[in-house]
Amino acid sequence: MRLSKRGEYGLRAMIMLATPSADGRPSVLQIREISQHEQIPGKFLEQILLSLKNAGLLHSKMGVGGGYRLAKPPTEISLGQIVRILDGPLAPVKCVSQMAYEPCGCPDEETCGLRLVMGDVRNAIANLLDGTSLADVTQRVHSLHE
Amino acid sequence: MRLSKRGEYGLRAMIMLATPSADGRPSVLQIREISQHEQIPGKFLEQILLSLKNAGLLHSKMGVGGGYRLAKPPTEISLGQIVRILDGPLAPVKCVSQMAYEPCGCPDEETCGLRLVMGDVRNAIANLLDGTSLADVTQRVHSLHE
DNA sequence: TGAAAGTCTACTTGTACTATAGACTTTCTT
DNA sequence: AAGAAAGTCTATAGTACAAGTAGACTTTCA
Repeated sequence: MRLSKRGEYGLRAMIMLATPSADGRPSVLQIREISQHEQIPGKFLEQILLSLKNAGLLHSKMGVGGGYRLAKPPTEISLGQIVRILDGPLAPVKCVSQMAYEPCGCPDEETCGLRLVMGDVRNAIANLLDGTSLADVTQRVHSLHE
Repeated sequence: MRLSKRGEYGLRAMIMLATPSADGRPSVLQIREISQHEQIPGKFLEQILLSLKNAGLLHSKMGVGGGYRLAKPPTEISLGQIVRILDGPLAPVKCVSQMAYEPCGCPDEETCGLRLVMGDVRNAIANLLDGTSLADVTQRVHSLHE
């Protein structure tokens, strides 16, 4: 039940980008800033941010003074979206996946014990991750800092 | 967030072993019976059952008329135990694992946003899997068959 | 005694994750 | 116009682990 490094790094980067800067304006950060702060190999992070950009979650600007910023308000980006882009389906087994269903070959899927339970697991994970936005995370972190 | 084939096959086999036979006595099954019924490569299943046996979840008998049976009543074996034996920790990241904690290197673990959320995910998975016994599964399947 | 079962260890193979490399494009500043 | 600062894109290397295979060994019973 592991989250890959891609997923982990991507989430860290997105959380960092969602964290309000001192002046309250949306953060614009460069790859290097994120990779240094979060201890992520730069070239690897580059790929990850590119995927998130191509998926529409980030905007970027090239050239001097460029960098990355969130494409939408942090309230509208869920952790579930991020993980799905970087790591694929949340479901533990494909036969309970919403986004990448595949039959598992058991005689009767409707009454397969494993499937019943894994469906519950999938839902628990999905509810949590889809129900938590970047704003929720930064809010929670902020309230711990008081 | 994937369950490995080892984990999947192991769960399937344990559920099959937990399913009450017609006479109501504990099932004794041979590797071949399980592997045929569940479409699992025999030699692979062999290893899996051996792990579960060495972990104390199964008893076996060698020789003619031998086979595997659960070492405890199905009410006392949780899916969480099985998955941990075959796939390791349930936690998505090591820094929230109860059984295999490892620091992730973030500046302050107590206020790390990723850690907060992944802790929730871990708990959701663990509550579900540790709270579901083999008996719960077979019971659920049985009630669907009416 | 031999067939039927589990035991144990090693090996192979494939694949996916992680990371690195390098050449390219865009943008700003001077 | 030039050059530095940033992101873009594709390929590839390395590694680890999952999945599966092989085979020789041991125990049990008829």
